[in-house]
Amino acid sequence: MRPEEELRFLILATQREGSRALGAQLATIDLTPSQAEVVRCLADHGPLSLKALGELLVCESGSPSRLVDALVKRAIVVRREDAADRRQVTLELTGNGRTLDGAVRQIEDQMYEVIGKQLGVAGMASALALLRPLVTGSISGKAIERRKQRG
Amino acid sequence: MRPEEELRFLILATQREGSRALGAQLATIDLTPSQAEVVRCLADHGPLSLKALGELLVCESGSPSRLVDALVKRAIVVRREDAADRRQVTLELTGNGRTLDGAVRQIEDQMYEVIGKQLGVAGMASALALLRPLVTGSISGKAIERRKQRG
DNA sequence: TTCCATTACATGACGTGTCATATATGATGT
DNA sequence: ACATCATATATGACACGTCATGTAATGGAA
Repeated sequence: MRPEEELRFLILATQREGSRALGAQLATIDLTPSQAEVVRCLADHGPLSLKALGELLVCESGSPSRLVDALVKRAIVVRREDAADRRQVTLELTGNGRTLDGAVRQIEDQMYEVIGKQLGVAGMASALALLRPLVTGSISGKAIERRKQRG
Repeated sequence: MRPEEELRFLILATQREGSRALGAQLATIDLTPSQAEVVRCLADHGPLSLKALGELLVCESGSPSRLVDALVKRAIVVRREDAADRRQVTLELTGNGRTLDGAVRQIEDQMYEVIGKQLGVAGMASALALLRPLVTGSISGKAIERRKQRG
């Protein structure tokens, strides 16, 4: 197996294993990893249009209509029409949503502890430096850059 | 944003971007990345039971019944009952499937060239060394190890 | 032999992801 | 004002992934 192939599958494997682990933790508050990402984005980046939210999400390349739908139905997010531009929609967390955000942060911080210890400070820095160039310029890469601004 | 969080999203982003890029190439031969992984596994690891195939796949943690279904319907894979143990099923590529495998290899090799050049030999080695420990012991990690044996 | 646990596979249910398309609204040029 | 184009969102369609459950076949103990 050539190294590039192993790397490809290692990336797939880490993503899947991480997602399953996070999903198991988030199940305790009845959220999926994608839903949790929406909650975190809305908590950190205030009221957002659907398009603006989409540009912050790594989990979805298009517009997260249906992802948000589920959260609106469960009163975690409110969706209201923008008065100035009626094409747009303004999304914001409810009180319920803000409470959930706290729980999400706690769960994620626990995972980050584990990852940080596994890689160590130097390993973490190397990993970031190696992966960053692979996604710069792409939709997901830009989402990460935007997310770094605040949050 | 703490480094662990950035790493988490970088892994998600590289996986998604890579999958989209590969998917676009594979669409020319009407295969998805997951289907291509099945084809490659069957080509390299001979006739396999569904369970054995599942243990080689990174793309799926359970048993790939439905994934294989689609390939059987399209005459890319043959599925026949095992005579000795009738619970088991034996999967093998058809002639059609072996032809497709060649096309998949060509497409993947092109992607590997690009990745290899982006990271360089040293970068590739570092990346492998950093990611491997994150998945050792997990289902996906074991699948990669098994896959390295042959193929 | 008969019961029972185990194994291999299939399937239902649900939530993504992705692409293509539809619809409504706003912006622009004439 | 009007035709036209662009933008924001919604939705249909399809293939995953994942978990839970169902079913048939096997293996082993009493």
